[in-house]
Amino acid sequence: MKNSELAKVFYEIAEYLKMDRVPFKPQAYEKAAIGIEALDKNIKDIYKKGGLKALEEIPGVGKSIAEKIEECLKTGRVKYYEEFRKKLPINLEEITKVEGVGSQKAKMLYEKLGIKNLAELEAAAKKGEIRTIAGFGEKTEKNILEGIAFVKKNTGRFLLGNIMPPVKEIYKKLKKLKEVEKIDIAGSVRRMKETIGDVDFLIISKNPKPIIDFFVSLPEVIKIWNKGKTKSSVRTKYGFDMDIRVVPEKSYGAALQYFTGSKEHNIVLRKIAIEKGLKLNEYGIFSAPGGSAAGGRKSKMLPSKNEKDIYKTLGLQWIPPELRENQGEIEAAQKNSLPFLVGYGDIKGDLHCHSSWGTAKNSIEEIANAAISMGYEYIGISDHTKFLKIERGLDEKQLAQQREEIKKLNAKFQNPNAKSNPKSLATRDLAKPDKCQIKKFRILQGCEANILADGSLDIKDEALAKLDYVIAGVHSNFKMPKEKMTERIIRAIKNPNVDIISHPTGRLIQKRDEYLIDFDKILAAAKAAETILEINSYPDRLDLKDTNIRKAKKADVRMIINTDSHSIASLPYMEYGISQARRGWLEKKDVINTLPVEKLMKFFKPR
DNA sequence: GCCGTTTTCGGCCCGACTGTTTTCAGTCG
Repeated sequence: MKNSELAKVFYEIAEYLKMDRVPFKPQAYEKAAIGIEALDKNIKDIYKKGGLKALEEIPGVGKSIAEKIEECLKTGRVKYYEEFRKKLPINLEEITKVEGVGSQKAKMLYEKLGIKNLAELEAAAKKGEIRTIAGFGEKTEKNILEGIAFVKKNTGRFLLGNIMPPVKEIYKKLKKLKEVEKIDIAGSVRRMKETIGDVDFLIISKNPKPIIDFFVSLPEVIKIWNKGKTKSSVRTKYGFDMDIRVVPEKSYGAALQYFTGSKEHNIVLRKIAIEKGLKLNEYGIFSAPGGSAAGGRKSKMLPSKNEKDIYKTLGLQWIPPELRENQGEIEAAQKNSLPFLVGYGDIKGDLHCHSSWGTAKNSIEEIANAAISMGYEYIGISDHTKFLKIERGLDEKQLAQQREEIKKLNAKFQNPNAKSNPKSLATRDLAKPDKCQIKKFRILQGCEANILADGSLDIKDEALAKLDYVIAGVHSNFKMPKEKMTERIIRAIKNPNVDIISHPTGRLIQKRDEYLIDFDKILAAAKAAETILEINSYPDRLDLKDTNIRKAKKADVRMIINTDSHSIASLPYMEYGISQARRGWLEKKDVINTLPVEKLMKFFKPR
C-alpha cells in the first residue's frame, strides 16, 4: 500500500463525515491525510520499525487514526471507511471534480437518483432529472453538464513551464489597463510549484468593474464560472482556470499573502494570529476579532499594505513564496533562520545545452550568442554521445572535431573592449532579455554520455578526459530493479571522468515515475565522489524535484541548474530550475553555476 | 479526532459568489 493510497482513504473518510455534517472530525482526517502524503518514507517501513507509536508521530495522526493505519497495513482494509462506502457507494473523487458539485450535492444525487459516478451523473443531467431534486434547478443541471465536459477534456494540473508563457501575456494585458494600480500573480504560480491547478491574479484598484469586465472578455477566456463585483473566475482556451481578485490598496499585503497560499501555510499563520489575539484574513490583520472588509467596530486594522507587514506583525521574517508549504519555513522564520535563497539572477551559465552537432536546432555560435544576450558568462555544450543514435550522438572523433570549432569560437568571443555585464539577469523576463556585453565569454565543451545498463559509459575515457567536463545520464533501460539501478548510477557517479549526473531520477512529470532507486545511497555516493547532481529545468522534468533537492542539500551534495536545451528558445527554462532550487531551500553557495568560470571548474574532476 | 510555551479539556480559518432560497446552504479558494 502506497502512502498516497492510504492518504486517499482518509481524505474520503473526511468527505463522508462532511456529508453527515459531523463537526471537526473531517478536518482531523484531512490533516492526517496531508501528514501521510508529506512523508518521505514508506509508511509500511515506519510501522515496521516503530509500530503504532511511530505512526502517532506523524503530524495529524493520533491514536484512533494510527490504529486505522495499522488495520489497513495488516488487512488492506479499513472497516470504518468501508461502512461509509456501504452506505454511499459512490465515486466521490470523480463526481466532486465537477465544478459546483461538492460532497453535499453528491450525497443528494445518490439518495434521490442513485447516481454513483460521472457517467451516471451525465446521463441524469441529459435526461433532465437533476432539476427535479429540491435545491437543484435548471441552471445547476446545465452547469453540471458543462462541468463534466471540462472534466473529460482536462487532466487537472498543468506544467509550470507550459502555463507561464500565456500567463505572462495575460498579466501584461491586465497591467496595461488604466484602472490597474498594481498587479501580481499569486497562488501556486507565485510559489512556482511544478504543476499548477489554476492561476490567480491580484489587483489594486479603486474601480474594479471595468477590470473584471475586461478580464472575462479576454480572447483567451472560453467560460465564465462566476463574475462578481470584486472577483471572478474563468476557464481559458488553454484548459486552465484563472481567478481575479481586486482589493483596495490598504489590504494588498494581506490579500497577496492570503492568495499566494499554500493553504497549509496560511492555516498555520492564522493560528499564530489567533494566539497573538489577532485576526488575519484577506483584508488585513486586525487587533481584535470581528474584523471585516469594512473593519469591525471594535477591531483595529494593523498595517497590511505589504506582505512584510503581515509577517512582521506575526513575529516572522518575510517568507519567500517558494517556501510557503508549511514544511518548516514558519518555524525557521520565527527563529530568523530562513535560508538566503539562490536568486533568479544568480546563474552565470548553462552547462547542459545540445547543439546542431546532434539533432538539436542551433549551432554552437547561435547558442553562445543567445547565452550572451541572457547575461551569461559561459555556456557549456553537452551533446549526446554515440549510444543515442536517434539523437545523432557524437563519437570520439566528432567530439575532437567539435573541440576545434569551440576553440575557434572562443577566440572570437574574447572581447577586451566590451563592457562587463551591467546588471544582473532579470530572469523573470528571460523571454526578452536585455542585450548586454560580456568581457570574456567562454564556451565549455562537455558531453552528455550515456550510463549503460551496467553503469559504464558509452564513450572512451581518453575522449572524456579531453573535455572540459562530462555529464552522464540514463537514457535507456529505465525499468530495472531498485538495487541494480542504484548500483548502475553509483558506478557512474564514481567514474573519475564524470562531473555531473543529469536528470538523476528520470521522472517525467505526469508521464513517467522516477526510476526505482535508493536516493539516500545515491546522495551518499555523490557526496563521497564529489560528483554534482543536476537540477534539470525542462518543464516536464524538473529533476531533481524540490523535495529531493532539499534532501541533497542536507546530504551536503553540490548541485547545478541546467536547462537541457535542444534549442535556444528553451534557454529561458532556467527560471523553472531556479524556482525548484529555491523550493528546495538552496542558497547561492549550493549551486555551482552561480560561480565565475574559473571557480566553477574547480568543482570538476582533475583532467 | 487531534492537540497543547496560557490548555489533558475545549477549542478547531474565513469570506465571496451562485443558485436556490425568501434568509441561506453549498461550494470554492
